[in-house]
Amino acid sequence: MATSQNPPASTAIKRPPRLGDEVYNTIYAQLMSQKILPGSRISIDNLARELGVSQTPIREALSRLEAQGLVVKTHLIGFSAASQMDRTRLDQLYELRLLLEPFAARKAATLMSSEQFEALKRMTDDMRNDRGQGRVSYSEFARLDSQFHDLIAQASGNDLVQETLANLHTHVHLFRLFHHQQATSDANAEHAKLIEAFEARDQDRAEQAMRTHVERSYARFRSFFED
Amino acid sequence: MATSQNPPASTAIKRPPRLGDEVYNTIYAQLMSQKILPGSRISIDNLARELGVSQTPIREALSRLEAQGLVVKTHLIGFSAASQMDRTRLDQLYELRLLLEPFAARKAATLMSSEQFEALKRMTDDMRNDRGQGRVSYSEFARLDSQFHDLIAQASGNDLVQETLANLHTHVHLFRLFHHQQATSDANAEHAKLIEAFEARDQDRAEQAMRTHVERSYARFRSFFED
DNA sequence: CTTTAGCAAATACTATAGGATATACGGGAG
DNA sequence: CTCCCGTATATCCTATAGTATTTGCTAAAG
Repeated sequence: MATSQNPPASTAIKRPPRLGDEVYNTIYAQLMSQKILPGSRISIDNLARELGVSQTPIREALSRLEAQGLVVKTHLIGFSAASQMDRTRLDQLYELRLLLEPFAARKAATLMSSEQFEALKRMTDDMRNDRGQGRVSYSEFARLDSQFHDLIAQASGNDLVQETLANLHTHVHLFRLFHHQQATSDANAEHAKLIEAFEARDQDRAEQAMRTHVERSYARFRSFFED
Repeated sequence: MATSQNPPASTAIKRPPRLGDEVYNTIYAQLMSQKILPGSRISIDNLARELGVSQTPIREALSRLEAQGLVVKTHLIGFSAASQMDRTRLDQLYELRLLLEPFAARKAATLMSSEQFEALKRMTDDMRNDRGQGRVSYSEFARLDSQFHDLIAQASGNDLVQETLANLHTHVHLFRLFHHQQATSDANAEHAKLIEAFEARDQDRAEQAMRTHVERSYARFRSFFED
């Protein structure tokens, strides 16, 4: 099945791109890099003019972002970027994450392929190396951390759990970005514990390592609410 | 809070209704009652003509349904109702449900208000009474069962968990409908156990009762895949 | 002089209609 | 029987009309 859907690149015709996708990626990137601030209005008209497309693909992209909880819509008012999580929301998010992610790690410990494990290991190495470069590499750290967690969720074999965790992770990312939290060496040490457990294919240790990792992450974030 | 947002009807101004919502409810109802069969195409043009509105509100409604996983979209092809869950998907759904719903029941056992408990009790009574009327009352049973589970999730105090469970429940409903499974007296007995646990505010018993309920539900569904 | 109420213009969303293009289906030639 | 081609249908996107909200200005009252 390798070449069946890959005719020689020379003959490959360009299919009409989905404008909705392009718009989605553009807005998503702007949200994730705080070019659009939490709570600020997002005008359909302005976006249509800026991006040089009509309103329909804009609406489609914003609908998808709304389903992810990244933007909210108010009737006859319009879209705006989701406001920053409050304390209650953060608690709920981590409560859910603590239910899902240690479980995913436990399953991944037995189901993970060696290719997946190698990829995971490379990511942790890259994250450690990048950290030395200081704050400019945070976006790269965030990207790798996101991939790291997503790969574990994927290795759990449960698509629904993977999707749910991916969604939670985008909100964690936004929260971290908003509060200017740096990548910590703590996180890297916790990732290392996870790698060890996966290498040993030890379910209990993997679950426990993930639980510890998530709990510590929670503790690091909670401090932002204590004044 | 009763009258605060209900000024005298005479002065009440009519706000323009959201056509997208009306369309959403219409399509949702048709999906949930199998007027639209799983996998069948859903034409935007046809819907627009049938409902007497233009394409924009149709697309908005379908986008929301797509986010729920009830319809799928293929570029340049269009929308179609999601195909029926296969065995793998059912396994994944129940794996997730078993992570969330017993936990929700445990939390609800301590957090539930007496009003919520009374409402819950009324639902179980109604479900038992309705059952005697035979198959015509299935839709009513489904509605009450959905409310029953949603109320417990709500009482857990975690909105994210509640939303996730609500979404899972719609798919369970579709699966049950497709396989013509009747409301079982087993389910009513399992609900009764839950009620007992909530009345005693016993976390362990509530969690265990819910786990048993979900596991038995899983077993009832799994039988459809054994030929 | 400051503040508030009311009106008017601009802004932006909702919904409609129409044009360009890709897919699907059916008939005919090889 | 297979393959190619033309027609029909539906989607994707654009452009535009219709309305609700918002903003800013003016005027009047405290």
